[in-house]
Amino acid sequence: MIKKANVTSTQVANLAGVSQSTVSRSYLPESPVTEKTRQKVFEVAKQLGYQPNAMARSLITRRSNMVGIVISNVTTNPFYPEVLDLLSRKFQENGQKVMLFVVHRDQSLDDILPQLLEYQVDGIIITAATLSSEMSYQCERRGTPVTLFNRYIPKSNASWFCCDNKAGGNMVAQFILDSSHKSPAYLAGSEDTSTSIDREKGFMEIMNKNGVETLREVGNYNYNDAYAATVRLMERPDPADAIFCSNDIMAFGALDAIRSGLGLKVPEDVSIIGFDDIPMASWPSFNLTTVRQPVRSMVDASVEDLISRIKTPEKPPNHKVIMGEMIVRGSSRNFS
Amino acid sequence: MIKKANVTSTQVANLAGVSQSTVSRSYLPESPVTEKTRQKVFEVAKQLGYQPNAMARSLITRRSNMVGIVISNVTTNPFYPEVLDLLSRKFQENGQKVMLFVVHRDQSLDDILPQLLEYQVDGIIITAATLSSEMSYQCERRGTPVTLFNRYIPKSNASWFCCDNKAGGNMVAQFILDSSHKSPAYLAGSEDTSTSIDREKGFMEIMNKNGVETLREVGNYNYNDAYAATVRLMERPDPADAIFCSNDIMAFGALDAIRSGLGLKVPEDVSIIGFDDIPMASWPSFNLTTVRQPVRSMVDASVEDLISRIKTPEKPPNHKVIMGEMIVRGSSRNFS
DNA sequence: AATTCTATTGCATACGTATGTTATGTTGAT
DNA sequence: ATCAACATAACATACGTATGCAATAGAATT
Repeated sequence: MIKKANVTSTQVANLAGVSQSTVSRSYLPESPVTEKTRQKVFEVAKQLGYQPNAMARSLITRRSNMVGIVISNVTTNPFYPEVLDLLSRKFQENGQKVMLFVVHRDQSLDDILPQLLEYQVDGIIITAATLSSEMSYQCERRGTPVTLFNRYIPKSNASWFCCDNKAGGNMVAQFILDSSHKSPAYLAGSEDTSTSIDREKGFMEIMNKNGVETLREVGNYNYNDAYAATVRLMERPDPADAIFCSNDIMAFGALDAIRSGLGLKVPEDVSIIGFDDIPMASWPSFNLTTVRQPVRSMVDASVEDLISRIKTPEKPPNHKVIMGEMIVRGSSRNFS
Repeated sequence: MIKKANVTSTQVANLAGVSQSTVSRSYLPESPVTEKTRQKVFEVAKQLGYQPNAMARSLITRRSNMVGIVISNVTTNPFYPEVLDLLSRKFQENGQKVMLFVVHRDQSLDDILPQLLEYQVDGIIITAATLSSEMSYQCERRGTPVTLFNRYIPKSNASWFCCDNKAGGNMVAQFILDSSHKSPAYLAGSEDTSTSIDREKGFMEIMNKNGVETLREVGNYNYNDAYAATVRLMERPDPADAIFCSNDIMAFGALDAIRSGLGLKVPEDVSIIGFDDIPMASWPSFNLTTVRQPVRSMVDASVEDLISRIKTPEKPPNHKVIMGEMIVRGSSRNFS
């Protein structure tokens, strides 16, 4: 298998007895080319195995038809594969290719975004970490729109689309109080994420308003830390009787800690409530009460925003906060 | 935010008082440029916010430094996010960008590969579906190496790296017989995948050799179908006492069907054995006996193969079958 | 100081396409 | 038959970079 020279539009032109520009125009939908010539061109193209070179095209049109997706936690939280799946599907439907970066703990966005810009992506969706003001500036300077997914940055010209995390926290708190729990706890995700901070804020707001003291532990958005944190919460002299976990994966860790680890019962001894409503949450093993994130709406809004700002670069960024929905299942006591 | 014209190497050259080619060479590691000029160039570049244009570069070097990854089932089987994570990390470490395609049931590889070729990817990794001979030919004609992950095609010039699925089936069958089960069953994945076929082949081989009759159902590699199939297997007059599920997700469906659905016990009433060893398999809720796929080795081999064939296009394709490992946990009876 | 040699730099061109402008051919009306 | 008027096609150039080759400067040698 030897690296062959590409078949070019010029070669097709020569063999078809037309000019290179005619070949080029044959591939452009609205160009003035006789149907007869176009057919002839396509025929020769097929015979030669010709395919337009997207790089050369992008160079001159200044449109790559590629978008960058930056994501993380793909293996630790099934929520993200779902987001990635929906995002990429929607972009594909719109004829945009996806350049993917999976960012790990030891990597900085500041090393990744330049690579995306180097490849002239038309726009960027960020689902991981947050945008430094330096990078935000770089993107703005290049006229590359950026959309944040479930993240936000107060003053930048990036769009963002979030689940209403604070309202979600409110709902869960109210639900827990309504079903007469006495000793609630919040199990935080990663301390530096706005999602966990906002969910906590909403949760605590209601608890404080009702004068209910609330325990707190950190689970870093992963199963193992949540498992350990739950053990700590339950081995106190005043153990929790309801734990609001900042995502579903941590809720699974909590469930396992309580049932397999401590031999207690859910929801009899303690209610467990999650956040996300990933598919597994409805599995009988977990049967988890949780807050469903409006993933579809969030994805649709993000993609549509990005695409419209690609088409019309002078459009200002958009921001939207979308309500989640409480899904009540068997992991919580639901009576008063 | 208005689409600004790009800063080009020529502009940098003018301001730095050097030629465009000198700017270009400044960014190439092994080029003959005085350290002094290089610094001057970088200084001006930084001031102007210049960054080389990867499209223009690719056009002339005939290397895009992009690879295509084709994947599917990203939301239905956590095995794939893990594969994607490892693949993309490894490519990033090697300076390759990733163009991602998530293929859905209604899509054909024959529509996706041309898009990858159009963007001049240096190589392609396929984790989903299988390669048509037409597409295989197209890639060969262009000199674009293709590597299949856990798939194989008898006569094509693609490389492939698989888990030894047949041997895995053997191991599980032997394990089941050794722990004195009488009525084993095989729960197939999707009928048209080589992985499921090979695991079944290996399983049945041992069972037949020992004259043990074996039940069979289909779970299509997903939780719900596996749940339903398990109910069927257990409601027979001669129910199964061991079920080998062709992946872990189906094993979870089987577990839930047996415990929550039928009120039976695992492993007392029936042993459940999976395949993959995804992280969740070790969670206390499941505690699943399974066959661990050597994902790391498979990913390392695939990426290294692809990269070496990109560097040296005349290299012939490679094939390797890597042994899995039986992980015994609590979902199976382990005594005789 | 003159000369040779080498390390840098500049010049010119190529990569494969899109597109504004000009030339060609075709049609219809007079 | 002549000339507009128009629809197609050809020509030429540009996109932003890399690279072979020629030119230059600087060092080293005599």
